[in-house]
Amino acid sequence: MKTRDKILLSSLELFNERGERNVTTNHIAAHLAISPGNLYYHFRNKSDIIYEIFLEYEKLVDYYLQIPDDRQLTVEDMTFYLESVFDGLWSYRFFHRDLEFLLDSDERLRRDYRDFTNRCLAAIDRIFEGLAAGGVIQPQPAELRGAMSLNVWLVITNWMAFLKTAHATELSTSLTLAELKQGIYQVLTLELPYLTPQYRDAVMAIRERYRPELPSVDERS
Amino acid sequence: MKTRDKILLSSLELFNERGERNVTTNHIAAHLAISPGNLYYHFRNKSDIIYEIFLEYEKLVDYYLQIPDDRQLTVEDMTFYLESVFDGLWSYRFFHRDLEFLLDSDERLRRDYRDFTNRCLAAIDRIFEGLAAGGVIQPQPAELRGAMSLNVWLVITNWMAFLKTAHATELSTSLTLAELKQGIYQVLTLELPYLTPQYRDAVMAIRERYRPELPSVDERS
DNA sequence: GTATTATTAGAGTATATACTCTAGGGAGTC
DNA sequence: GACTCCCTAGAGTATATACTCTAATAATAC
Repeated sequence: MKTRDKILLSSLELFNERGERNVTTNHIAAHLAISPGNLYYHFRNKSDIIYEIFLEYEKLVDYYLQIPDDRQLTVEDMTFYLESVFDGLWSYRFFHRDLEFLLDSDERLRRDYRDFTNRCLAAIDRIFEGLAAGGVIQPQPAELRGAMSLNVWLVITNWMAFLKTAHATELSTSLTLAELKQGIYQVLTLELPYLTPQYRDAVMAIRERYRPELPSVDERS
Repeated sequence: MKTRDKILLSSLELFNERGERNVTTNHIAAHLAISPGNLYYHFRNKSDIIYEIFLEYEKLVDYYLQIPDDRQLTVEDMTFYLESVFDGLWSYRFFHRDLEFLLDSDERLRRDYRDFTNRCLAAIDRIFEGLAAGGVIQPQPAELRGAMSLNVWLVITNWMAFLKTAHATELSTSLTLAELKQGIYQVLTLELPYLTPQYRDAVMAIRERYRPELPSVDERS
């Protein structure tokens, strides 16, 4: 593998593990057993590395969120979208952690991320439309659908932070993909009241598969 | 005002403005026109400053989220809770930004914040119960109520990040409290399907007051 | 007044971090 | 062999950052 690609891969790995803030360019070089000079031969600075990783992330999610316009959407489509998005979130999980700082220090990234968010929101909206056309959820006015899509986005992008900050036990048990995917339970909770009678049970059953093993609210405090 | 309190106040102000990551102890001292030595006479380290600010935040939100157990809850109560929580979020808005790093570097804070989250979740849950008792929303099984409460929490705590990252225009227009409170629109969107017929219009009217002036999803991309 | 304690200034330090610079190795081409 | 181009090593640097240390001053108690 080319050194350049190894740098991107190692960076992503270290960022995900320790958080971008805790990973320096020297760490990355050391982890690869290459010199800092070598790293800086391939990338002008740390921001460039992060930006390239973002481009990969963006590409992946855009790919996942492709929406067929020649047919309605099914419950299976919905499950696939959810699984895919959470897979993407997992693979690039460092990204949403220090998001605000990253965007503050790189204008390209700020612009691109804003557009990315809006594309995601539009995709979620179209998915709801497709599911309504497919008879899975009841059709809703565009206004409400837009607000619902935004709530879905907010829940998805905040679920990881919630797990890491609230669910964290005394042990520094590291997060697993399975735990992350319990966020699907929360997203499906949003949809529950809008399901059509004929698909309600099916979706409830899927939702049940992702039920978190968190203590209930009563036991929590 | 005591120097100690001035340090806390200035720190909060600078953290909110620039983000904790961009504010050093030297900045804080310079901003107050005191020496670093003076600052470190009052606080052992930066983490201690942040921890004390968190304690204030915690106290404020706990105060806001007190729930009367001798009566049902009204729509006015609900509005008050939402306004208050967003006020608190605004006053300590730096906190949720670098949350994960802050918790990583301070175990006290990690524990306390986890408990704080769980208290908030329990409070939201009880508010839903109270609103159901007051006939504002339809009663729901505890399981669903818990999941809904969690979604409310996720939407509230992520709304600010969304505004800063997605809504941000080219201009570095700084966020306003009014914009932040548009998050109430999103929270009320979550409640919509559960409202009782007799309160539906009232809550919809309140929701309308917070409608964001964002472009709709269609215009966005 | 004097002793004690609380507060402050400000220079200074150890460490980290992002990044630079120069020299050179290796592979291919002529 | 010599030239070129891509890549790499590794020492080094400027700056920032959290924090320390000492001495001095203000406040308070007796």
